[in-house]
Amino acid sequence: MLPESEHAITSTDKTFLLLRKDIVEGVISSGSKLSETELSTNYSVSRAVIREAINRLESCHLVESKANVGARVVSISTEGLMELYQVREALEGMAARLAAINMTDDEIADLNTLLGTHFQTVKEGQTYYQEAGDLDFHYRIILGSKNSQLISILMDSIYHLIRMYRVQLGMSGPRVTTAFGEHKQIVQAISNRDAELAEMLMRRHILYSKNSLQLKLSGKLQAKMKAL
Amino acid sequence: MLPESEHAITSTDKTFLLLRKDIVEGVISSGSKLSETELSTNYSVSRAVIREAINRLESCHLVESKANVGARVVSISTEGLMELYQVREALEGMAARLAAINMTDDEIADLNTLLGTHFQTVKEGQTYYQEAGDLDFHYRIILGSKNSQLISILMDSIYHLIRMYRVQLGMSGPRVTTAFGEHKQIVQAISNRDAELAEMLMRRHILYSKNSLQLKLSGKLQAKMKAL
DNA sequence: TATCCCTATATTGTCGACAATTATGGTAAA
DNA sequence: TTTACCATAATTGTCGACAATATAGGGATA
Repeated sequence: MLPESEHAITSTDKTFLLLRKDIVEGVISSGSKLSETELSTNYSVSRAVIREAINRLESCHLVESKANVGARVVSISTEGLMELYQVREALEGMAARLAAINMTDDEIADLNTLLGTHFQTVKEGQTYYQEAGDLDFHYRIILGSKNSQLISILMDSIYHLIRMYRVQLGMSGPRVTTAFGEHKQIVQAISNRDAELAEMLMRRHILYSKNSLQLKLSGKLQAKMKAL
Repeated sequence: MLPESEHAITSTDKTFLLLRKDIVEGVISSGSKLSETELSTNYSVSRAVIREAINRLESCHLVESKANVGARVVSISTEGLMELYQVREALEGMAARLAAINMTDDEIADLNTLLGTHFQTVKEGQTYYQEAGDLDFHYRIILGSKNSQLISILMDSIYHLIRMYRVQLGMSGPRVTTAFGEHKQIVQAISNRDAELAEMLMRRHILYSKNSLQLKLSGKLQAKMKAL
């Protein structure tokens, strides 16, 4: 027998991943209708496969569908993004708390190493940190919570949603300058096994991101008004 | 046109609700396999309908399915229930915070009224408060948050899961005696528009429930050990 | 007896067709 | 011109059949 047989990947899985990618990256724009027949020809699979993929997208909150009418990609709004950040604040705050309790010493050491490499890239003025680095940091803490419910809600649903919002609203990654210091504080708290502080700092970190985002968005709005 | 055409209810919807009911109430026991052909004969619908219903159940975290193998009702464990309560603490804490900000004065008045009727039933020594009353209280605050993401995670997924756990583990409703006082404090905080306190009290309330539950479960475990 | 392999069976994945419902467009009446 | 209605077209919901995969059981070999 194979060492650890991973579960097989079906045609539906591939279609789901493709569709999600296209939605998150804006190839299929927000608010647009998802025609089953059209998609089945475009992606070269039967309607049954498309239907199942759409169902999964719906459970990720990426699309909304009405009976006998069809599915649409969720339409975005500033309020929607703010709602997401509130949920994220609550869940990732709890994740940081649990991570401070449940991460192994080795995992914490790795987290510190990661922070070190980020420090290097920041010092060298590279922009890499902006996207992937921030994600990596948050992922590790979420996984470090060891709470499977928490992990699945954040990783399967919320993160993809936020990424879609970011792309569609034309926002780049999170704030670059100040974020590193906040990350450092959080890792410090986790290293000290200070669960309460870790939660508090993580919540503040996400709240800052939310406020910064809101500021950018209102700026964009004003720019649009001016253009008229 | 009709005044407010609600979305139509399809055969899949009905089957999904039936299946969920049977799983949550233990008619289909936890850990058991969900055979598509068997269910399609039992519920008198095609396999396609069953498949879609199972997919929805999976997105509620009520069943787990592997490709080419099939779906099983999630198997329960004390750890799983504790994980759920941690997520609930984070999300309902945030819900209480947001409710203190976003509920209308009328909604808060209604909440106080509800608390009053609960006080009556408690004073009269009725057990009604145990189940439905507690749920009603929590639902109103969750809805009061006005955060659609938060609402959908809690109402569509977590609450059904917790109910399943309760039934399968043979637990009755939440603690009866002390809970009323905690509810009263929370409503007070919301009435005062004190968001931070509302969150803190709600989190403590859920933490107490969790601890009480854990105690009961370890007691049950000991009783089982004794029986051997 | 225990282990491995192969075959037969059962279950899930995918497909195309038909039924039910909704959206569309044109016609007639006000 | 606007509105209401009806017939047609298009889309989604449901079904049964076939293909692909996993499971179970028996027989051969060590």
